[in-house]
Amino acid sequence: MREDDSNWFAGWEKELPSQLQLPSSQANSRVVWSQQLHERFLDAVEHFGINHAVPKSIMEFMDVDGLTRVEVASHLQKYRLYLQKMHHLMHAGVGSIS
DNA sequence: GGATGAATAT
DNA sequence: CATATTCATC
Repeated sequence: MREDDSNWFAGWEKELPSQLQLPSSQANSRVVWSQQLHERFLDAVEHFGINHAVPKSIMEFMDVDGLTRVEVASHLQKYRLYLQKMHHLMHAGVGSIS
């Protein structure tokens, strides 16, 4: 069966590492929200509930060394805008494709 | 007096 | 466009 599928989600078949660490080379640079960082973030938000997820709790649940509350808050704002946009599209009617 | 979040800046 | 910073409010 599918032996050549070894590249399928490489690394995701294992557990996530207990603690991610931002490379020191970007410690003074903008945080690059990689897929794993995003997944940790989404897991935390959905764990607490969209209405109870606050940056400090998310930051502690993610347990990512080097990530600050303000950086999480910045992305949380963007995530909320993403949800709002999607919610708005539902009510607006998804008619205008193109 | 810090945490949160919308607005705003870079 | 993605992230950081500002700022008013809780």
